[in-house]
Amino acid sequence: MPNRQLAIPQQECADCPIRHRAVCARCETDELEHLESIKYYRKFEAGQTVVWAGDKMDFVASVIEGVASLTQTMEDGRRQMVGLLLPSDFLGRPNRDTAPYDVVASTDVMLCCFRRAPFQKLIAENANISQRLLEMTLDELDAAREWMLLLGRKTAREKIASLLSIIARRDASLKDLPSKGEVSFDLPLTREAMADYLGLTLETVSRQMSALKRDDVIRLEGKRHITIPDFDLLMDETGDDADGGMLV
Amino acid sequence: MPNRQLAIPQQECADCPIRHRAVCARCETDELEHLESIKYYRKFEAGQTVVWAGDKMDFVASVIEGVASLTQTMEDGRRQMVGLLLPSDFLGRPNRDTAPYDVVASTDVMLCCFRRAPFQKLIAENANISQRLLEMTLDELDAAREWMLLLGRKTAREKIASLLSIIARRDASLKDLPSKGEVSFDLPLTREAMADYLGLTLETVSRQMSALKRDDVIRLEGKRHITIPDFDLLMDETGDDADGGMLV
DNA sequence: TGACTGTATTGATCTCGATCAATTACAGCG
DNA sequence: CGCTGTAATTGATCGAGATCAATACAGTCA
Repeated sequence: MPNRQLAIPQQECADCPIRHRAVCARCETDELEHLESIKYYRKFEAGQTVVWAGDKMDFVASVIEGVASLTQTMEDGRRQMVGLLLPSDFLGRPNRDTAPYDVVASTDVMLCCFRRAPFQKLIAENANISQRLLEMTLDELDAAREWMLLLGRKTAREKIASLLSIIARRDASLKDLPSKGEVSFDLPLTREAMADYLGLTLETVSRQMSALKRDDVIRLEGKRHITIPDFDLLMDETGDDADGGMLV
Repeated sequence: MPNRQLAIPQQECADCPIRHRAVCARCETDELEHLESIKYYRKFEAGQTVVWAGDKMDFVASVIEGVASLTQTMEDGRRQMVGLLLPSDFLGRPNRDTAPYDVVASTDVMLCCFRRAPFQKLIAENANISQRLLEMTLDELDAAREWMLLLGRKTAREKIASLLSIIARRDASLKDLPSKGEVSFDLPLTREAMADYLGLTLETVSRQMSALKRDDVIRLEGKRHITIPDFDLLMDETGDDADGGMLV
């Protein structure tokens, strides 16, 4: 299970809305004391675009609450999600001030932003931060490669099951619950966003969700709240091998 | 165009078979002098497996010559390539001694290997190397995301055109030639490997290659040598926008 | 030279997911 | 409460790419 926390795990932070999971001021680590001045928060509502592909981006950020997505679009409108950011994930890239993808809030999102220039200075001066960033980027690369297997070789049903298991796991680990037996959570994505994630159409997503429901692999309350009666049963549908191949 | 060189660009190195494009001894940079003892070379023949998924990997390496691929396999045999390593690309990951994917030589390959332990020490002590590694990993992440768009949303024809353009570009930049007008190169992949790259079957790859040939977008001499009469024409087939969206 | 082997091409057919289209469910709001 | 608009479901049909099968081709070895 990859560690997603950038620098200071498990410390409380007075002005963060949740338990602190990112570089931030107010933490009792002297090397980070001066961050105070470079940090600020931003809120986005579900559906809002955080940055457009090609825009200047004068900050990097850590997701505090909610879910955001990175999406690529072709001229003719075909779209593919290429990144899904959940709480504690990192957004942006040192040494590049132009966003390569659209970043869209899937739910209401709270970002903890850091101005670019001082953040880069911080990296340059602080070996352990850049090493942590390397670790996190390598984890993201692993996730991207798992995702490539999904896009290239899995069936629609396997794709859906994989996505649900990924979200269920992340959600469980956020709540410090095990992802075993009965698991339930709120889907932070529309059917369309799921389709963009999986390289499918929203109709196919809907059909396969219905099929999984019919086969009692999942249960739906409303459109968004999902209960998985038996997590192992869902895993059987993903096409992944039983032991932890999943790196996400 | 991403910089793929790890530390010391464009310096000659007495015992490297080609112009030096990777961390290595013998370079006149004192901080790297001690690498001498941790470095060694390994050759692999086309088709040979460098490491199996799950194997211990006690080295990291830089590709000096040839082409290798990273491939994921599902239990039932479905396979998806998730990385393509060309000369100057980096193989392996600090802080993980188990290979997550099969690494297979597509052509004869020469690796410049570094023993894991001293290499990690080097990173820990040497801020600019870990920063360079971060840069390279971020570039790979970009490439992976471009690849995800290909896998999720492109047609078979677009996939083939994209792959050819990627290889043509890399090959041209290796030979310090522009990728404009007429371009020609040797395909370092079998039809099957191309299929694994693109999430297609080898029959579809073959059919689309024939179609591109029929439409005079490419010309074939033998099965492997390819000439692109007009690079722009090929780019029109990729589905990418005209300006440099491509990051690979 | 011809048999053998692995790689590539081409053909015939089938299938999964896309596409086009109609309905339904539901939240917000006058 | 009944409108209105958005998200989701379901149905009917189509087609790109998969699958199964036969053939071509190039290299290698006896």
